[in-house]
Amino acid sequence: MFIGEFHHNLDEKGRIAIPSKYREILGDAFVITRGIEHCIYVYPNDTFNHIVTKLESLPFTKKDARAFTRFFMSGATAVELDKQGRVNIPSPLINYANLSKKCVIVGTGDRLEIWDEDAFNEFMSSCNDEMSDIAEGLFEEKI
Amino acid sequence: MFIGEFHHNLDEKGRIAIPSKYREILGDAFVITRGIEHCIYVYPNDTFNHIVTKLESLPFTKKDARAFTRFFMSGATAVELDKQGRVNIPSPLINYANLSKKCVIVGTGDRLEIWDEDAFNEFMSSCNDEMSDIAEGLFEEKI
DNA sequence: TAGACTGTGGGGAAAAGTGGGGGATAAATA
DNA sequence: TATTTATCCCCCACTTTTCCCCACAGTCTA
Repeated sequence: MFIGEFHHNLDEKGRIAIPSKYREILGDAFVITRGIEHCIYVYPNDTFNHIVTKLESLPFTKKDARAFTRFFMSGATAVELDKQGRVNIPSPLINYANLSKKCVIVGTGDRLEIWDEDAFNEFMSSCNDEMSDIAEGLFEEKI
Repeated sequence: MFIGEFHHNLDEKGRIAIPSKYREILGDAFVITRGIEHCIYVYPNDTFNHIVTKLESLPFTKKDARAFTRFFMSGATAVELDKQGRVNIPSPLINYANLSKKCVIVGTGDRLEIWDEDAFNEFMSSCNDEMSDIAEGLFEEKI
């Protein structure tokens, strides 16, 4: 399971170090793709394949299904760690997520997310106040 | 069950001693994460896993679910006690909870909470007056 | 009063993250 | 076809952080 928050730098060559704690789970090869809030998702191969299977079961006659599949699949890239534990982020994804030098890598259960630091802080502070309400709404019964 | 209030120091390396009374319940390994009122939650592994199970049942296509999962999981870290009974607090959590040297560790039933001392005092005094009203709203019948 | 336990501080080794050089491969141009 | 240009990896070296251990002081107990 992916948990935690790490602040790493994207270097001039478009590389970023994957926190060592995550490498054991991810293995050497995995998938990165566009995420929903203008961040980048990082999935282990198994998990990615599982999601793809789900997507393929959606009827391609549905407009939304086509759009989401396109969004999700077109951004995807199979990547490998170099010997320093870094990955290359393809430039379309760097642009999509607006990554500058300072990035945040967070674990959210089944995947990692890579955010530009400013964007992440903004997102977090924007939903900080609502978090209490959200929590109340999510669980009807006692946890 | 966690009860009580302890005042401990966060040292320069970001470590804080867990009160010895709590160590028996927590064991050697447990989880700390972002709490809702800008404090830090400390959960035994079992309790944390239970919450995660609940979260995982929520679809990642739901916006609130993504936000809360991100909030909760990204703040989480699996920690272990060192031989002196201390844990390392990751710097993102120190920032989030605004911890300076003086901290308060309180037991709140199923979890511990770690607060900056000033923030804790302020929170307590601010809602002391309302406590009577708050209590009334909680239960309709007799406890 | 001696011993055990708890909380606090700090030193040092090991690991993790960062930046940059250089060679191989592939694409582009003359 | 030959030369140039760009891109991608791999490796090395430096810095920073993390982790583990030891030592000390205060408190409680026997």
